[in-house]
Amino acid sequence: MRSLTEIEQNRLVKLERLRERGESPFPHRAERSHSIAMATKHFSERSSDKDKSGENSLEITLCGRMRSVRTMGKLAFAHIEDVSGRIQLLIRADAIGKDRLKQFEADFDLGDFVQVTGKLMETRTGEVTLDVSNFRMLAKSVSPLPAAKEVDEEGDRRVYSAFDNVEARYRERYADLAVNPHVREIFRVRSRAITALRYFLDKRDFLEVETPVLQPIYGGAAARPFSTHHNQLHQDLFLRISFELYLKRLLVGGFERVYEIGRDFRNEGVSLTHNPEFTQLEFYWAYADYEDVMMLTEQMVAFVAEEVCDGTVVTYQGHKLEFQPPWRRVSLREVLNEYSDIDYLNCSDDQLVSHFTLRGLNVPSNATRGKLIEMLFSKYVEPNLIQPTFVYDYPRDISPLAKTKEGDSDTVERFEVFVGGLELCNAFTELNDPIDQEQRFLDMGQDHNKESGEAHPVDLDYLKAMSYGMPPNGGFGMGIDRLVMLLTDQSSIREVILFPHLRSKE
RNA sequence: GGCCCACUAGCUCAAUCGGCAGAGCAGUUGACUCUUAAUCAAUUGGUUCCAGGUUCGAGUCCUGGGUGGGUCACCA
Repeated sequence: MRSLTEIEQNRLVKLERLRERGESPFPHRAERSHSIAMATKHFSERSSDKDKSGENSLEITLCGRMRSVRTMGKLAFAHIEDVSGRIQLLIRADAIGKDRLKQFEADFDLGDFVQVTGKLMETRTGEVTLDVSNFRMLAKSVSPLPAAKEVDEEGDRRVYSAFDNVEARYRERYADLAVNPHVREIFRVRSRAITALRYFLDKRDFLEVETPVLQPIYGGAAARPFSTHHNQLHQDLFLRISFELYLKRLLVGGFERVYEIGRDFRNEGVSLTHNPEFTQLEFYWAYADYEDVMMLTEQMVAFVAEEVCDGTVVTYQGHKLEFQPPWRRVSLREVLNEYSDIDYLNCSDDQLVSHFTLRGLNVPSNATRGKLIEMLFSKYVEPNLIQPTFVYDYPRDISPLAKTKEGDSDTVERFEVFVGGLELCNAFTELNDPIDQEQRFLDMGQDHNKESGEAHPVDLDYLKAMSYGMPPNGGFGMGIDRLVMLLTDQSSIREVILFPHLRSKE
């Protein structure tokens, strides 16, 4: 147990004083007649002069957290805050008695949750204020919240001593949320965005499903997994790296449109755009191909932007992003040529490698042709794709679950969406030929074998499912965290995850 | 994993060439019946991230470590 600070010791003394007076510092129940926003709304809608003095008002009861206190001898002002807003309290000795005011001043602190009863009125400066006739503690704050003072000065909001140490904010996200309203707003936007996605897909007859997080074989993406173990079953398990293989099994089972929103886990590097666990949306759509999916994608993201940002134009890191469809569509070959002057279709493997050496880039020993193309793309193109852009038609060897283009066995029907320099979506016309799929798995296993001596697991059960017959379909994946980054103008994924992964201290 | 930067009171930050570790806010005590960064007076509060080293003397310099931020690399 850490030692208490002086402030904490003081507050424990106050807590005991409350108890001695028979007031619980942590009562079981609270009462409240209105949220703060509802109370002030009603008041300002129908306040006559008599209302403004408080004479006409009915008593109401509000709950909230104390955010400021100003004591002035025989009266005190304070602000309390609930989820809906803030309101000022006026506590007068001639309303509640001198001793009671003294008790308030002595034992109630910033950060305490309180319940207050009184009538609404306006102060001389015109601020809607609760003229308090009764108050009680709802929950004593023993440790002081990080001090942060805010003030409106002629429309400018200024914050003093803001709690903005990034590490401390992440480690104590509860305190961050408690004192930083703009942080709370990010997570409201996140929630509304997910609600909007569900609404959009549900309206189009997509069925939301849940598939296993613990999987005996991982697959559906190029990533290293976290592994764990089931004790009773003596079975090694992996945390999923994607939902793909399970969702497509459901198409075999007769569902035509399914989606899942949930957590993926990837045991890889952490960065501004990567967290070890992240939220993914995937959907699979029978009888559709990747062009249908492109159309749905731009409609869906535009819909979400309108729902949560009141329009399809979103400011991100100084750029005005326009989500209104149609978005730019460009093939991988074209866009790579545009930004790097490399046309890989007219390059032999050796020529491709020479582009790396010419530019002073390392060529990984195990890289396939497709991998090299992808690396060039990430380096020269990706950071430049600011407006929503579909990049389509990818090399076959880096897309083992996608169907090849008719008449072009080196290329698959796949697209990715890039916005603000971020990779946002990945989708393809899904491979549904079990014989082709088995060969792709085997090819991958061999490549992997060469390099690390570990075989990539082949999901035989998935192949079996596909062998029963899988309808042609378009599949789609989108990183929800990155979408929220775009919608809230955050450059770090950790700002849009409530409790981002941090190394433990000590 | 490499490199760069940061870490000082509850919070935000100062501390000159290596010379008594400070301010604002918060806290505590007092004054004050319309304040809102209330004001006024007084006042408390420190393992300067950790462990070593150099020095008469280290927040400051050196070595190692920790955590975070940034960046590059890695990521079938």
